[in-house]
Amino acid sequence: MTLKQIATELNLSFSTVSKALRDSHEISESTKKLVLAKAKELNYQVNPFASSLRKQKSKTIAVVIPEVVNDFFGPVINGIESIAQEKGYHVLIYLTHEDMKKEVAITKILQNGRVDGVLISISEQTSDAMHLQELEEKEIPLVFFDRVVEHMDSPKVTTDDYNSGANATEHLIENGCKRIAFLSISQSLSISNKRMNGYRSALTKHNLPIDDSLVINFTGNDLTDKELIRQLLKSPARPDGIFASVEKLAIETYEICEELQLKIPADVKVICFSNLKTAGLLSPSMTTITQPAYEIGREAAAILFKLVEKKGHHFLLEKTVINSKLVERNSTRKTDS
Amino acid sequence: MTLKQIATELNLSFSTVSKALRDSHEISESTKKLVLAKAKELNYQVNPFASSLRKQKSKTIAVVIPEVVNDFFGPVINGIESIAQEKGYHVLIYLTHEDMKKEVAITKILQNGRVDGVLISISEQTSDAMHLQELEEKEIPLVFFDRVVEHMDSPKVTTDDYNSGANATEHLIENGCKRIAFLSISQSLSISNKRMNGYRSALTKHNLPIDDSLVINFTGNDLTDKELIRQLLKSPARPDGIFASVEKLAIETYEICEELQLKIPADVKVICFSNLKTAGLLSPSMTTITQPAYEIGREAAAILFKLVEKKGHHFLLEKTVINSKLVERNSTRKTDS
DNA sequence: TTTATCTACTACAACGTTGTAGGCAACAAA
DNA sequence: TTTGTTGCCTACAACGTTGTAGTAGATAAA
Repeated sequence: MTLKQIATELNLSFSTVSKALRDSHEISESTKKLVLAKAKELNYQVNPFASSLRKQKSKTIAVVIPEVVNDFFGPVINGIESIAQEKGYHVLIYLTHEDMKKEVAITKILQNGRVDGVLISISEQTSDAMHLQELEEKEIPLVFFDRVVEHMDSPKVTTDDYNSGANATEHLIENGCKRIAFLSISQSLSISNKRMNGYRSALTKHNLPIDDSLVINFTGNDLTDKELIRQLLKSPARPDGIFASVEKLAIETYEICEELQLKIPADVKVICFSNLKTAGLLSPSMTTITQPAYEIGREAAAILFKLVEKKGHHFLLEKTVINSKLVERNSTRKTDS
Repeated sequence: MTLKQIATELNLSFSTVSKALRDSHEISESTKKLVLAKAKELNYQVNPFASSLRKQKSKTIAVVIPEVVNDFFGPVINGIESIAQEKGYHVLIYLTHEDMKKEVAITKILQNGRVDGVLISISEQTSDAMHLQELEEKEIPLVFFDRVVEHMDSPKVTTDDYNSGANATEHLIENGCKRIAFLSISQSLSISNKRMNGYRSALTKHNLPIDDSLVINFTGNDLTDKELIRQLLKSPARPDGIFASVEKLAIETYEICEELQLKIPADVKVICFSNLKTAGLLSPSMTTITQPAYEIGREAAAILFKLVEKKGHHFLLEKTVINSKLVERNSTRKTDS
């Protein structure tokens, strides 16, 4: 239609116009100029569907994440979008709400060529990866970030979960903690497990016993989760240090501490993985392991575009690790006791 | 291709298959069952581009926002996505980074039929709305949320900015403030202006003078902005109350107060529009006007889908207002002085 | 019997691009 | 003069759907 419009107005074939618009060497400079001028005049825009249908490319990627409501996924999207905008790609966003069924449904939808590639951070619940393997089989490039599926070949961009977990734990130990609890979001999530392994290794390194009752596995249900924290902090063998694998659990810990009149850091010290911008303004300010969220987003997107643009070059099963920073604040301050 | 595959395997014409898949009454139940079974067997998915090209519908909407990195736009996306998922729509996301040039470029891209509708919250910088009017001219439904363009006819979903502004100001006055500063993000943004008008009306209602030196217009540049706050709080005629039109400015105020050793709420009281989940855990906990972000997202999306699905029914220029809540916390607590 | 009305299908032309194959000059090399 | 070789353009068939128009065959009404 529109291509044809330009063509008829200029008395050219629409092949010529199409080529002129894409700056083909088959077209003389003079006609190119003519066409370009006309195109601008008529405010011509290529029809993305016709183009995608013909070229079998969508110039679109999907980002599949559990939620947007925290300070991690926001900057990640930011990073992804910044690269996508540079490359002229479009970004579709899908939320799983930590629900594996939704994740499966979403990946099913993505199998039909709507997108050229997928960036994903899996849900807490995701236990098997059939749906993701199906994507791979359909040759749709897949890049994991943060919450990865360990046994899949696709590239992964994460932070140094194990080391960060160990560092966080050591930080608590150095500041006087003897009984450190680990709050895990999910037993199936590799980030949670890696962080926990770091935690365990730090304990053994410092000759502290590994007490499984101090590893709490959460359900995802806010009420139950809060109750779990409450019980932990009310128990006679209350921990003196809490390492939350995830921001939400630390916030809830703060709230329960207030409720139970426990003082942070005197009664319990708290550290967690978090990108909270206001961590320094909390009462008390919270020691965090801050992930380079924006960079993770950019890096993951960059790798995805590499895959998308050079097919055949599949097997670069990269594992990119971007280090997190431990930001020491008052919630883990050494106290005399 | 794929439609044809099913057709040849079943010895049917591909029209028949197409119709069977879309449950047309022209097709007998028996063949429908046959086709559906085959489709499931072959894991058939309609090609979205072919379909969109043919139907001139994309089943996709765009969300254009300044940033994702705060606790307002996150939940908004959540709300939008929830409705989109229910309706089987896809959500493209574009960030303007508060840059009008980017906003213009993005809306240009959206003119080519890639999306059936657009949800937008304009950037701080956006001074004129030519680019948005162009969208309307191309008959692409547009719904504003939060940061709207007042003089355009498109539906708008906002909170009660004027009243909330007045309430916030009165709250400060009632708690003892006499010199209240208003921190405005942008002079061109209607939300900022409406909130300011609320602020002014509350001042006059309580017989307080309107002092233009207490209305600070920010630039968007973090360093300059902080300096503006610093100067305000260092000035001999320091305000005793601060009403920030936006979360970021309140956080910066907190930081500067710490730097200048000013006590909140004793020296200055602070209130702001914010959806910060940790507002209650800040030191001191921050009084906020909390916007129903999720609901704004859902409502805006719902209106957009109404427009998208019944063309011709354009002129319903709705203005939907969803009330915010003033959550009283310690940053505005009455102090004796 | 003819004509009308169903039911269940098929044929086919769009939708707007893009890439390949082809054509026809003009000029150069043989 | 023939044969290549460019340079610049056109024709046309895809890409995978979908809706309209059309066609049989069967049943019902005249």
